[in-house]
Parts: sequence; structure tokens; C-alpha cells
Amino acid sequence: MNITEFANLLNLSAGTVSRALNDRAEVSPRTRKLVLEKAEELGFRRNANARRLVTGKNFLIRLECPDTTHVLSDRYLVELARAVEDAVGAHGYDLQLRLGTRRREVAIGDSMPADGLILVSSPDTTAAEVEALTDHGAMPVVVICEVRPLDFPAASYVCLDTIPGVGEAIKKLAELGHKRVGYVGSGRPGSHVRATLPAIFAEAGLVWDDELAIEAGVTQEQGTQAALQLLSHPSPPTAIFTRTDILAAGAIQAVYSLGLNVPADVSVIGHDNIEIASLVNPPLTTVAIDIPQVGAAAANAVLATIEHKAAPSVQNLSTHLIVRKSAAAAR
Amino acid sequence: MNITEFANLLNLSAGTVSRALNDRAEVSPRTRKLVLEKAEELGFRRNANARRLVTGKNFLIRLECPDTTHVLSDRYLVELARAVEDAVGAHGYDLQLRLGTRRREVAIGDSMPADGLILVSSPDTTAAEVEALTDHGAMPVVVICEVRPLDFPAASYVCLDTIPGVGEAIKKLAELGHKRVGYVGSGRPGSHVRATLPAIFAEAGLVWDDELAIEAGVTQEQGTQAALQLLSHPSPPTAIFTRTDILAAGAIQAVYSLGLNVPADVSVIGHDNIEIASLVNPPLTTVAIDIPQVGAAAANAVLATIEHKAAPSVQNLSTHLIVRKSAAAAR
DNA sequence: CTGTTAGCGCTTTCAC
DNA sequence: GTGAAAGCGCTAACAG
Repeated sequence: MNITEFANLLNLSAGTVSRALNDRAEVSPRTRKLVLEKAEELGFRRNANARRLVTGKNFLIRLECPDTTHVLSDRYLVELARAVEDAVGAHGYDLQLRLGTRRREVAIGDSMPADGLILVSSPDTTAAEVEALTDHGAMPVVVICEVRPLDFPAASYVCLDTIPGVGEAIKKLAELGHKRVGYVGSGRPGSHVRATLPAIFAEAGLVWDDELAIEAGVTQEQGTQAALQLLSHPSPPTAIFTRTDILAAGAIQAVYSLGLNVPADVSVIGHDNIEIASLVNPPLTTVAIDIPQVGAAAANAVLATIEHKAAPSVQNLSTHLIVRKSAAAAR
Repeated sequence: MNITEFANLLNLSAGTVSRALNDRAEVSPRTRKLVLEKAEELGFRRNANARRLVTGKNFLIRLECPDTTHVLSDRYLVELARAVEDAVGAHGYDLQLRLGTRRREVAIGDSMPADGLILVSSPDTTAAEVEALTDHGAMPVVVICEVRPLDFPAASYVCLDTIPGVGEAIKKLAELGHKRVGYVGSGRPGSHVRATLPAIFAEAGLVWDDELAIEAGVTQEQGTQAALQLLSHPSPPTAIFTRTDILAAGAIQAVYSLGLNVPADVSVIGHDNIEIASLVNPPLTTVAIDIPQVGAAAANAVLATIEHKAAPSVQNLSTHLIVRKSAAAAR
């Protein structure tokens, strides 16, 4: 059933029905009500493609995630997609997901069927790439990236800052009375977090000791070994902050293996809030970013550009501390 | 630039260009080549919505995942989506992702803009629900579900069978010479796997001993405790199969804490192949399903129905054993 | 093999 | 406030 047939059933014209369905002002309340009710009753639904053709709008937002994404791990993508979908759905938009590397190869055959783009950047995303993805600036875009925006001012940005959460974690430990705090890194000594840590310690009123920092690696076992080494220090830490939750799980095991307890004897704080964080014993206090918030921010940024022609914006979102049970007052 | 303008540039008619772009037979090779080249050169792209309107096709497959999905965990959704996208992309289709519970509420305003649906079912998905989602059978659908198809014969099914992989795991252990094999479950004594285990043991030539089966729970710590209990049995197992990788990680810790080694003294096999499976020490031998294969199977099933009007099909996909380092010959 | 023509189903002026 | 008519950009049927 098309809109004309439907209109005839109500003794109205297609134009009037269209206006009613689009919530236009010029239609009488009585008519609008009738149309809405009957549409529901008779199960009438507009042909989306005709509507898109004539309006030039697609009611579609594309979420693009290169598979080399390190900004947000796979695990978070679903959460992100859910949030974006919710946010854009509230405005009548659908979500199209593009994951592969299969970038521009669909070249011919289809023009851009999306009104806006949300791009999860990877460390090697370039401005040129973003421009290509947006059909040379024709499509509004928001890029989700680490600290610094790309050199592509036409885009909006949602920047993820890992430092504040780490700051909260260290501050929390300081507040709990810990004086000696160890660090177990994931094996990348040049990382942003690692480089900033001494300053963070200072700000929390703590003394940074290089001997209490180990770049361990990525496995749980490596976390255990690093923690063991830390705890065998002549002046051992009473708290350990690890770069990942997996390392934290390892550190907890190390504490137990020494006949000590978490958090009674040693506090442990992790990073990432992965699934097992809440499953280990004790449940892990950890640093994480609010993914739904990231999704909502990105969605609202594209929508603002699409619907209100808003100027490109830059938002900064920070990690924060999720307090569970693995950190307590120093003995 | 629309197709008529573009055609004029080449001194052709819109019809001819359309035929060339659609790879129709009636167009001369010479013309086709010209059109394709010039389209590339001038950056001409057809208006997707006009095409959709006139053909009645949407070139869109929808992947729908209720957030109550337990059939496939969140972690796998991205992998699944990637596989589906690749498979449908090869046929010129795009992927629309629908995650929320927000089911049919978009009722008015948009008709179904998808040619087919892939539905990841949850334990409580009903036939009526599937019917509603397909616009009363108007849209081809394939349901990804556990062992048994729903009572909705119009759909195709990709059924996931966990048993074969568990069978492989136990058989492997038997082949390695293990006689006593322990089981650590996730606390659901009525589960399909648990119920089938005695038969699987029998088939592998192993004796099932109820005293060697513990329904532990979900945390790593619970895995450790269960394994400890198992290993303190008067006639302890030389291998342990756990229902999840997290439990397996716990079991490995238990073995170490006893001054023993994995796999030299005790073999451990997990289930799920979660991220940490390859990160623990030793890398975990585990049971898993090939998600990309699931995605490809589902995608091909919808596409077959859409493009060749193929009859609904039922495919069974099984878990299998991923051999890493945590299982070895019995001492 | 190619040009011409008639819609696909909707929204949007323009009359009334 | 509503109806009539034009047209969005494309494909497909029909001529030639």
C-alpha cells in the first residue's frame, strides 16, 4: 500500500497525509489524529527510499571502525555502537556499521547513503583518509580519537583522555594513606600514561621511585612476576597500579602467593575495566572510560551538524576511577 | 551530477549508462569500458535512493542482536558483524546493525529498508517475535540460535552446537593418556554441556566420576578453589576441563600454587577462547566456535534466499578444539 | 546495441 | 486546511 492508496481510504489526498505524517503545522489536529490512528491500524508505512530520494536525506548515520583500531578495543565497540544507536535512534536515524578495511572500494555503484559519519580513528588515521571518507567534506563527520585532534578542521572530535582516571587512581591511593606505590606497565615505556606518571605522583603528593616501576608485558603471569619483584623490594610498595586489568589479576595472585591479602595488605588498582575486572576476587578497582558517554557525545555531535548546521566541535572525555574492593587504607 | 548529466558528458543516454553500470549484457564492451572509466575519472556516483526506489531493492542486510543475547557474547558480536559485512559486501550489500531492545517502536515513519535480516536469538526469542521482525514474513531471515531451530519454518537457521568441541577436548585428553579428568562448571548443573558430559566421557573411553565434577561459578578465584579441591582428591585428576577460560585461568593458578606445572603435571583445557586464553601462561588450549564461519554462513543463507529465492535452510555449526600449550601427555 | 519514455512513492510548491 | 501537479534520479520496457 502506498501513500496515495492509503490517502484514498481516508478520503484525503496524498499531500495531506504526507503533511500529517511529517508533523507539519498546516494540517488540522483532527486530520492529523485520524491519519496517525489509521496508519497504525492499517499498518501503513511510508516507503523509506522514496522519502529519501525526494528529501535528499538518508536518516542514516555510519559508524566506521577500521580493524586496526587501538583507540577503542573490540570489546568496547559493541557498547559504543549501542550507545550511538540509541542516541541517533532518538532522532529517527538508523545505524550503519562499517568495520572492514575494505575502504573506498565500493566506489562506483552507490553514492553515500549516510547523512553523517562517526569514525573511530586508529593511530595511523590521516586527515586525507578522513577527507576521502567524507566525500571530500560533503558529509559531516566526528572522529573519536586519542588526545589530539587530527589536522582536519572540518571534522568534530571526541577526544579520549586517559590521564585524569589515572590521576584519580593515584590520588585515591594517596588518600588511603599509601606512601609507596608500585607501577606495572604493559611493556611500552614510552607510553603517554607512563611518561605522565611522575607528574601525577607529584600532584598526589607521592614520591615517584623508578625502582618501583616495571614494564612487565601483557599476560597475567607477567603481572604476577612484576608484582613479586616489586614486593621483594627492600622498601616494598603497599599499593600497586597496573596498566591493564589482566596485569592487575596477576598482581593479585602474586600478593596471595606471598600469604598476603588484597586489599588488607596490598591495594591493587587496574586499568580498562574489562569483563574479568568485576569477576576476580576481590572485585577490581580500576580506571575506565564511560563508553556510552563517548557514543552519545559522538552521536550528538554529528546530529548537531546535520540538523542545526552546528560548527565543528571538540569535546574531551576523560577516564575515571571505578571503585570496587581491591583498594583500601594502607596498613 | 546525476546520471543524465553524466550521460550527456559522454554523448550517451541515461539508459545506456545505467545498463553499463549495472553490467547488463546488451551494452557494447567498448561503451561499458568508457562509462566505467569516465565514472571513475569524473567521480560520478549513482543516487542510491533513486536506485532503491525504482528497483525495490535496498542492498542492505540488517543484523539484529537483542542485548539479552546469551547465544553469542558481546565480545563476539564485533567479530560476527565483521564476517557478515565481508560476506554481504562481496555481493554489494551493506550492513545495518540493530542492537537495542528498542524493537518495533519505529513503527510509523519508515518501512523496512532492508532486504534481509540476520537475527541473533536470545534464549527467550519467540517465533512470534521473529515474525514481527520480518514484517510478517515479507523479509527473508536467518536466525542464529542454539541447537534447536525455533518453530518458525519460514526462517533459515544457523545452529550452534557446543557439544562437538567439548567432545574433541575430552577425546584429546584421552589420547594424551589421561585416565582421570576433572570438570569445573560455571554453576549451572542443568546445562546442556554438563548433562552430556558423562556420555562424552564414555565415548572417549573415559570413566565419568561425579566426585571429579564441581560446579564452581564464574570467577577465576572460584576456578582456583575448585581445582584445588579436585587436586586434593585421593585419586586426583591429571587433567581438568573447565566450562570457561576464566575458570581455566584459575585452575592453572591452583596447579602452580601446589608447586606443580601446567601441562607437565596437570593438563588444563578451557572453553570460549576469550582474549586472555592466549595471554595466560601457558597459552590455553580451549574450545571455541569459529565466529567468522558463523557470520559467513548466516550471510550466505540470507543472500541465497534474496538472490536465488532459495528455500529456508538449516545449518549446524560446531565448536572445535583450539590446541595451544596447556594440555600435554599424562605423566 | 542505443535512445526514448514512463513511472517507482514520496514531498512540496502552488492554487483554492 | 486541503487537493492537484510537478519532479527527485534512477531503471526497465519498448522502439528502432
